[in-house]
This record gives sequence, C-alpha cells and structure tokens, in this order.
Amino acid sequence: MRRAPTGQTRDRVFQFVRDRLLAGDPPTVREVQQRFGFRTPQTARYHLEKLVAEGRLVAARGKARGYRLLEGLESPSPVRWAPLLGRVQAGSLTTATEDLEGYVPVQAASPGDQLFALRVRGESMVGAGILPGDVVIVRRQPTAESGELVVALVEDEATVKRLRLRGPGGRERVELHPENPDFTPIVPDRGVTLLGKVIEVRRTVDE
Amino acid sequence: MRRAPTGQTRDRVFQFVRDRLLAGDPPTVREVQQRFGFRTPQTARYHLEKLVAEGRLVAARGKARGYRLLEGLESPSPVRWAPLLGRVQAGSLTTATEDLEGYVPVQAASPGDQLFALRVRGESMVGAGILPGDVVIVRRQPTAESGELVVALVEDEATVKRLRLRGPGGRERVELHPENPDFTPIVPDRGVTLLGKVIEVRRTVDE
DNA sequence: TGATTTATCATACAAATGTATGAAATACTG
DNA sequence: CAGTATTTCATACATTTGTATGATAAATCA
Repeated sequence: MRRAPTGQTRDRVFQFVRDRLLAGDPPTVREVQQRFGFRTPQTARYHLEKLVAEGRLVAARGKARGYRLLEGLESPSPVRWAPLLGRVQAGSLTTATEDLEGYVPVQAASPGDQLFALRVRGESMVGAGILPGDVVIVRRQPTAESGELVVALVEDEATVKRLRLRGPGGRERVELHPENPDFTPIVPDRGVTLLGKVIEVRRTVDE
Repeated sequence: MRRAPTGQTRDRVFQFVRDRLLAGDPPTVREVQQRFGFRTPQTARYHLEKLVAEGRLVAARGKARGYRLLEGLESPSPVRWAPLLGRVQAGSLTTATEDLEGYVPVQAASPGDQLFALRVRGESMVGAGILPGDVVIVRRQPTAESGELVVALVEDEATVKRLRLRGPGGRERVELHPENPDFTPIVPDRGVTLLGKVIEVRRTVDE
C-alpha cells in the first residue's frame, strides 16, 4: 500500500481531469483510476470527491462522466465555435451553401449570440489594424451604432467597414467608411443589409 | 406513431449532438431520446447509428457518452488553452508568480508547443497591425529567424518586436525593430532573452 | 511515541447507459 | 395503389459506471 506524499496526487488528478474536460472528453471514475494505477475505483473517487469538497470540481451525481470544472478562474469560460466562412454572399447565412473553411473557437460570447467568422479581403481597413487575410469574428445583428465596425452586404458580397450614420438622429444617410486613404466611402442608394458587428479581429502569423 | 419527413429528423439530431460535443458535454443516447421526445432509446440510437454510417459521427462502442465528431471540417481541431499574462517580467514564465488574466482558446497548435498569451502595450508595432491592448499568442522557443515577430525580454520586461539578425550569417548583431517611425530599433549589448515567436494576433473590439 | 488524519485497498451493489430483437406504423417510390 | 424502405415503438438484457461499507497501511501531528 504505497502512498504518495500528502496532497500531491490530488493536484495531478485535478490536472488530468481538467485536461480531459478541456479536450471535450470527460473521464469516468475508472479512467482516473487506471491513469494513476489505483487498484480500486474508490481511490479515484476519493480524490475526485475531495476536489469537489475543495470547490475545484463540480459533480453531476449519478451521471456517467459527470465531473466538470466550475466556471471562473481555473476554468475558461465555455468556448463557442463560430463557422469560418471564406466568403459570404447573399443568402449564404441562411442557406446551407456556406463556403465553410472550418470553425474558430470564440470565448466569452453571450449564449444567445449567433456568431460567424469571415476572412477579410482587400486593404480597405488597414487603418483600423485589419489586414488582408485577417479573420473577423462577427455577431449577427440587424442594426449597429454609428462608428462601429460592421459587416455588410454590398453588391451581393460581404465587406468589413466602419458604419457612419449621417443626418439628424442618423436617419438621413448610411455610409460605410474604409480606413485607408486609397479607398472612398460607400454610400448605398437603398438601405444596406447589415450582417452583424465585428467583435474580434484575428491574424495568424505565417510560419 | 407520428413520423417526420424522411431524413429531416436526422439533421436535427446531428446538430443537437454536435452542439453538445462542442460545448464539451457529450450526450447519452437517452438524452437524445428525451430531447426529441422519442418513446424509446432505440429510436435515438437508430438515428445516431445512421449518422455513424453516414460518416458524420464516430462511436466508441460500449462506452457511456461515446459519440464524437470525426476530425476534419465538421469538428474543430482540439483546442489548447494559453494563459493570458497581463505583463511578463524576468522569471514570470518559470515561477508561479504570473500576472494571470485568464485563458484564451488556441487552435491548431502542435501538441508539444508551449504557449502563452501576452497583452501588448505601447504603439511600437502599429505598422504591423498590432495595436495597444491587442493580445498576441506566443509559442515559446529560444531562437527565431530574422524577420519574424518575437517576444523578447528587454530591461526585464517583455516586448513584441520584429527580429533582425545582422552581419554574415546573422551572427554579428541582434536587433529588435519596432514598426512605427516614432520609435527606434533596440540594439542590446549582450544577447537578448528570446521568449518566443508570435503565432497569432487578436483584438477584442470594444462594445 | 501514540493518536489522528490521510490515502489506499477489497468487495460489493445500484443506477445509468449502451445494445439487441422483433414488430408496427408511416412515408416514399414506381 | 401496391410494394418497399424508413421511422418509431415496446420490451428487454448486458455492460459500463457511479456509489457504499469497512478495513488497513502510511504519513502527519501533538
């Protein structure tokens, strides 16, 4: 009956469970047992219940693979996955014919938010620190405030611009401003189809 | 014994399972059953097995909560979590006295990579599209190529700069270049402590 | 050192969960 | 419309998995 120094095994159990949970693969009591070479599931359970008592884990009683991280410091807020679209055209977001490049992990979005990600093309927003090839995370919403970064449908194609509402109360005219002196603002005739608001910008630095 | 039109329920089952898996909470057969109001677990299982046969899911036979997305487009590559450090000073990365702001989800990193994230201060890199307050994801490595974006310890504090190796074979001199005409390159006397290479830049757009 | 806490073990049992069989009802197809 | 494939049902059963009880050995502490 060999014993590890007090409290030492507990930390390792926690790290194992945390890593499994972050990987989306909650472990069973017996998987913890096997990982640490315990002869009985009860020993694994002993540590798991201690971790619950310490407030480092929460347990769904009686459920298989029921241990979870509690929200807060140790555990990251739940991750959402936004579909990354290579290009967005009219109808793309409603029909299933999306040009899907993959999924992007997004943090700290409200549960109800509908998200997608879009790869930026062109240099019209370099002044705002948005370069060609960057990925913008977008929250779908039909309206936005003047001055916000938005994604709108122009000429049946989605573009990133800064929204400007002109006239008294912003009712008179809608303008989409690039942030690059080489480009000119877009002033659509009719109303613009606003797809959403940019909430994050990402750039992968090439190898 | 009401029946939905052919194939329609299957898609909804898939979406339900996918969402649960993306949230890190794999469902049981009976949870699928209850979600769709089936009278027997077998009906849920019927759809799940069909999805496996179609190659949209994979199943770990006999295991509780054993259905998974298969790797590739539909399922995101496993997420890694990098600690976000508000500031990095000498010793920060080795000791436990990190100024931890939280964790950020990172995708598609090699399993062995050691990652951290750093909040950028100052305007020295605006020319590279890196603004104050941006977060850079850094892969720890002791060396880098000339021209790469790196994080280095200068004056006991971490900064983001572009690395330039001067002289024949880059052996003669190390320079850290800002990308902003208002700043001047840093030419350290002794060798520089390189913390790692910037692999991603992120910016949260304020509400 | 003796008492106490902590960690581990052996052995079960109960509940959750996956799986199988066969049939019936509905949608689809030619 | 008749035949076929698909979907749903009822009823089990087997396995996995969580949980309980009591005992024992090692570490810790007064």
